[in-house]
Amino acid sequence: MAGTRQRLLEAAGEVFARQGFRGATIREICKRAKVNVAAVNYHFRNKQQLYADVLKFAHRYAMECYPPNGGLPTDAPAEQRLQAFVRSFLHRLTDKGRPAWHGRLMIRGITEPTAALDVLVEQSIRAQFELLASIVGDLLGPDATPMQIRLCCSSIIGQCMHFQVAREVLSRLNPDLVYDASTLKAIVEHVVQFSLAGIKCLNGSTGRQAASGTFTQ
Amino acid sequence: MAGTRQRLLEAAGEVFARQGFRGATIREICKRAKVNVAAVNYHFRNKQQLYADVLKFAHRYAMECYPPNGGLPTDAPAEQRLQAFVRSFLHRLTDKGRPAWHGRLMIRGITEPTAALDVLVEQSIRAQFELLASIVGDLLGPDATPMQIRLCCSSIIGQCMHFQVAREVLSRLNPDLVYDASTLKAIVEHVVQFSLAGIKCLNGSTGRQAASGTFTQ
Amino acid sequence: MAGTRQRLLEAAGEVFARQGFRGATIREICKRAKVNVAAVNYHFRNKQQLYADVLKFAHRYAMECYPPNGGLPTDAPAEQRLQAFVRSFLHRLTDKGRPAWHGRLMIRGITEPTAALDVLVEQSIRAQFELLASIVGDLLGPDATPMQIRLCCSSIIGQCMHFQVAREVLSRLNPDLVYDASTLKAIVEHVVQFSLAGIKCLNGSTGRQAASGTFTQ
Amino acid sequence: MAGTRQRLLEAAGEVFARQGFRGATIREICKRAKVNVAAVNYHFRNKQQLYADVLKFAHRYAMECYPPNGGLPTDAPAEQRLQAFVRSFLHRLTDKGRPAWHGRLMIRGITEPTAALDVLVEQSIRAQFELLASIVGDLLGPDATPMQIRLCCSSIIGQCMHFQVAREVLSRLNPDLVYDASTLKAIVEHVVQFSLAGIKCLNGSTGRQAASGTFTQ
DNA sequence: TATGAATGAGCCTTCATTCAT
DNA sequence: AATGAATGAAGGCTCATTCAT
Repeated sequence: MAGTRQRLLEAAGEVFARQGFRGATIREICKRAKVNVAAVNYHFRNKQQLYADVLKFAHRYAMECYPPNGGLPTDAPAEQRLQAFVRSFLHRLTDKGRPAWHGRLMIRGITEPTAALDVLVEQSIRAQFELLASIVGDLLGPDATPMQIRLCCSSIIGQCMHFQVAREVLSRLNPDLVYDASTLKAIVEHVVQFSLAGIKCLNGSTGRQAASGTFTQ
Repeated sequence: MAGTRQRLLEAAGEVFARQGFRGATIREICKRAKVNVAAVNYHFRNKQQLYADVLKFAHRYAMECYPPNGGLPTDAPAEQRLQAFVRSFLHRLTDKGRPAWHGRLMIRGITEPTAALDVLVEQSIRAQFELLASIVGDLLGPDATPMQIRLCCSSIIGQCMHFQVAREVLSRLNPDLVYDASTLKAIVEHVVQFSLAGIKCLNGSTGRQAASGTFTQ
Repeated sequence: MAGTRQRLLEAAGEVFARQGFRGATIREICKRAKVNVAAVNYHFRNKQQLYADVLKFAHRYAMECYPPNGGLPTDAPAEQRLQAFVRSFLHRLTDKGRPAWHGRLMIRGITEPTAALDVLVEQSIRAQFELLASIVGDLLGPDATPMQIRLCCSSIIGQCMHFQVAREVLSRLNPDLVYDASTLKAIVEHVVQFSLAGIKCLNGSTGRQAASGTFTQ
Repeated sequence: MAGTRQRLLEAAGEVFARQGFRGATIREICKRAKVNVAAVNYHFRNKQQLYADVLKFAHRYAMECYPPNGGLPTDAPAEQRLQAFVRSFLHRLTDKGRPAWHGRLMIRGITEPTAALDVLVEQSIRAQFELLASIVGDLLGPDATPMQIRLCCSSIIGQCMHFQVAREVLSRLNPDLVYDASTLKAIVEHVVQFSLAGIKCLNGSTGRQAASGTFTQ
């Protein structure tokens, strides 16, 4: 049987993902992990630290399963790197594998910010963001402004996260929605194509120029 | 002084937005509203109902301030209607006006689904979604598949919501970020232009054909 | 429509009988009486006083419906007066007429003593007890000790009250039990006959003598 | 010092007996038991379960102190078995020993039925009732109807319980009343003699015949 | 006479945490 | 390394009562 600490991490991940930080109770986590209530205090000091460790653990695990670069070499064409990034990101968020709760947990971690978020941003999110920024930068060309790049990154990440963030709403609007392999593939294709078009339309126009388009009145 | 019920709604909105449903305490809400704890029971029956009413109240108020059609006639060009939609949506989410907490509250309502979400979806979100779907449908032309339309809607809404969903992350990545008027204007322009390009690149290609593009291997 | 005060008394009687003093809530009583919560305070000062008044009201009403002497003249034979007493007592406790709750209410008043009990004892119970004591005295003859009389009275009243006190237990032991007219008649007959025999066996023996019978060891 | 659980049971018994289920507060119980309020939740889950356990505990204890058969062999004369039964029953109800509150608690349990009553009936009361029924059956002889037996049992139990049920009334009617050893002995003698006479007068007459005696008009 | 609104006290329960073993 | 027992703080909710009209 896996070690106490490990079992706690996995049980906690599941419960935190479902109930959120405040909604989760140490007792339920410990019952699931089949350990004593006092074990959390022993191994993690307190609930907050357990949460932070679970977040880190889950993220690290998910990054191993679906590396952000998708296994592509750094010098692969930007379009392919973008697709790899989107595919990894979406799979990480929706995968039903071992850390099935990873997606929901990340959304929790981001929308209900705690002290743990600071660590997560510095240790992992920033690096991912910069990876995406470099892909977008390559696609936009050397004239792109930092603002343009940031906005495009937001657009891409926002599209991806939406499928997990608004999962409950989407499934109410369209009860047939399930994130099986083929649906996910279609989503990836859509996001990539949609985003590539969005990015490319900025080419040739520069910076603020580009942002003040036809429809600004 | 405003009525007790009204003061409770506003205080509750603020606290729920900041702390979430579970994290908010009736005691704090009542202290802010300068009323007795029992007033919640009297006016709203219980915490859940208060939450539901706050959600409905905030949403209704925000919809009045920023109507989804932006005041445009139904037969205005689809591009303009899209811009109006995005502008309204983003302003609703980020506005610092009277219900300054509206944006965060909506994100809470969506990511931490309660029974109140069902009501909200049926009473308001579905209608908005269909408005956007009709705009996108007009832009895509008569050959667009329902799936294509849904995906484009998700892309647009996901981009917008991201600025509120990931606010804490974005402000850590870019500490200068504030949602003032000019920034917001730039964001609106970006999302509209990005999305229009994304939508238009689907024209001519039909359905699954379109989704299985170059980068699927 | 009956006056507010009257409606309150009847509603309160029903609720107090079912829930007891503490279990009953002013709100439920007022809802049943279709009056405002504040009406209780206006008409009865507070909950305790309402309870006392209900007890008095119900008792008075039941005594009118089933007078303790059963309409018999004071000089009727003691056996007949006993039967009349028992019949009235049992009907008062089990009747399903207008104050259907009278029986349960009385049991409540007696087993959960409040300040109201003192009044009830002095205003009504004592008189009834003395009526029974005079009947028993007549049956026992002039040599009977006060102790003997008191014990016989207890035996008779205890038998009667048991059918209401232990109603829930009796109906669990014998699910067919209902207090319809014929059952009630049989019960009355039984109690009267049983008690007459019990009383008469004390005749001839006197006082403590009688109480120290064969089976004391 | 006795275990926390035990101290809670005893404190709870006392408070429940005096105040009833609703009237009792966990705070008072815990103060008496000198434990933290949360201890009830830890050891008994909640107030209801504590009540049920107290009922069971008190009953079990009282049954050990005063076994229903009074230590008599099954083939002892029915008269002696009746006396043993009555003596045990009355002592159980009025004893001032360790669970001095047992009597009042039982009355509470019976007159304010909760879910705990069902368990109590099945686990204990039914068996006692049947023991008494067999004694009465022996006294009545083979021609006795079930109805006759049930009525006689009710008469006996009703007489006994009355001394506890109506304790407050009796002590108001006769302020000298105390349940000391000699009084109790006299009461036992009275109930036994009274009941034996009541039962025996039914001998020879059968069933409904017997119940429709002289005084039915 | 009657009411809707408001109040303060208190209750049951839950929870994260710590203690003694 | 691990556990069962115990704790104090707080939270949601209910209730009898009062106030202003």
